[in-house]
Amino acid sequence: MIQLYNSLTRKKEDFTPMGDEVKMYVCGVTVYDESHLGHALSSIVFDVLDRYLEYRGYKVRKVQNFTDVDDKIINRANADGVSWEQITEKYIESFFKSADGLNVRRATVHPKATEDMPEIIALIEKLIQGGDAYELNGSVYYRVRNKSDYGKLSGQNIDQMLDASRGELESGKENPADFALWKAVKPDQPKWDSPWGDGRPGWHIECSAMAFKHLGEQIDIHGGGLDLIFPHHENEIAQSESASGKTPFSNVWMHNGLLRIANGQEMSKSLGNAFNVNSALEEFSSDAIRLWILQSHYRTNPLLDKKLIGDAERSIRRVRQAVQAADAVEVGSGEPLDVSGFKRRFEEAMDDDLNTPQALAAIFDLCRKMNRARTDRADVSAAAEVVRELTAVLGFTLEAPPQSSDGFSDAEVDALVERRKAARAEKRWADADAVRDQLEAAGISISDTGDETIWARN
RNA sequence: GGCGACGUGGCCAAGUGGUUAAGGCGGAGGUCUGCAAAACCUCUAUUCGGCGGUUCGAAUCCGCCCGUCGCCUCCA
Repeated sequence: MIQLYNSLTRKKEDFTPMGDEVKMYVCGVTVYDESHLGHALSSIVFDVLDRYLEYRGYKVRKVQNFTDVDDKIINRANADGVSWEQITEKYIESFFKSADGLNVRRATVHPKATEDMPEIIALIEKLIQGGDAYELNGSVYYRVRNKSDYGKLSGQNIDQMLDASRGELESGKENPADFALWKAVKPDQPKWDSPWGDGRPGWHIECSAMAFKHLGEQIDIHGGGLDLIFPHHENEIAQSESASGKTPFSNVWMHNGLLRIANGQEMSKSLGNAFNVNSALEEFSSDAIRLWILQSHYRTNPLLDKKLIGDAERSIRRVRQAVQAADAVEVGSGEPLDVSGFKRRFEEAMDDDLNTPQALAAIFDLCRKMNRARTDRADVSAAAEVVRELTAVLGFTLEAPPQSSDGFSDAEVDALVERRKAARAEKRWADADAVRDQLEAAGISISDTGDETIWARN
């Protein structure tokens, strides 16, 4: 039985989907800049959830949205002197490039707020008709006082929030905590036609509308970063439950922790290149980035430190090489390695609210056992298959990082390895070592195992 | 002020009432090797921020203190 921690109840709960298909909604990004490693963290966590649910036999319908109308987009467009559509198009493309680079599978649907405008407007109308929202000067606000359990997700109550509010409160609203569902048009801003005049949606409503449209009025899992609990998810719950009359909007609320920045590694003003996913992927493999993230539990706050990603690079290489070595060796004559215990450990760990650090420990232990058994000429082919299967659930490719530009082709490496073999046979050690140094410099390592020589890109 | 998270070996990080405190990285020694690399073996926290308390028994529960951090109207 899979157990997941539910932010709403603050407990781990048995996971039982409502229907045949798990309905999962994950808050996507507002597309005004490159994806950073914090986005990567969230994407990877919910990618692993998606993959594990599938591994456990569930069908998953996953929706991850793009918020493509927002103040920050408009500001960015103005700053860059281009249209807001150019900004959103550019960064949606960049988002997919990052996601693909991280081996994050596509969601079933990636809706955009601007493409679901009729649903957004219809949802707002429904809220007005039900008395849960009201129009004011061409804008529409949600009536927070109507929802007696408002604040149940974040543990806040309205009065406390207002006392401490640091922002400027818009005047004219019935209650300062009422939030905008629709914003009346301002000059030079994107606008859509609506019953309340030209304008654009508020921040939260698009997620409710897209969840309703693509999944239904009640869903199984809603995910996102911890920073979205308030106000975004709190308001999503309020407007969704008011509109549908059904509670809860989502059975489980899952929130990933946020990155911590290592001391002394302040990532400059824009948090710099190390923070940018596409730049990080030039320096590290996707497997290393995933391992760095998955070695911490998803609800903690992983430390962003390039040294740690580098450590993960060496670490995942061990797994990759264990599998490669198992493939390279002829099937041993010995007993097949028993792997059932490792698979069970992996599943028990993952069932426990996605305890990926424990799941990884099982994989590392299996790799060690496999290397040992291989030396003893046992049959490790099934074990290697299990490693492949389990690492795939965590989204690892086990592929070597792309070769550097000054690298050799496979055929060239093979030729050099042959030349070295010949030199070794004649005990011309200096010649043999020169070849090895040459390959080593190009990031290719050589291993002599028995009478075989195996090479691999690091 | 309110809501909340966290402090485990050199670094990262599981574990949350009871065998010898997972795993990774790093380090030391060894096996293998022409020498290496990789792999494997051994070692690397009598101890879990501090002080009290509950208990037969606590890293795990309670209290206080110290320290770090997030959110509190538009950040994953």
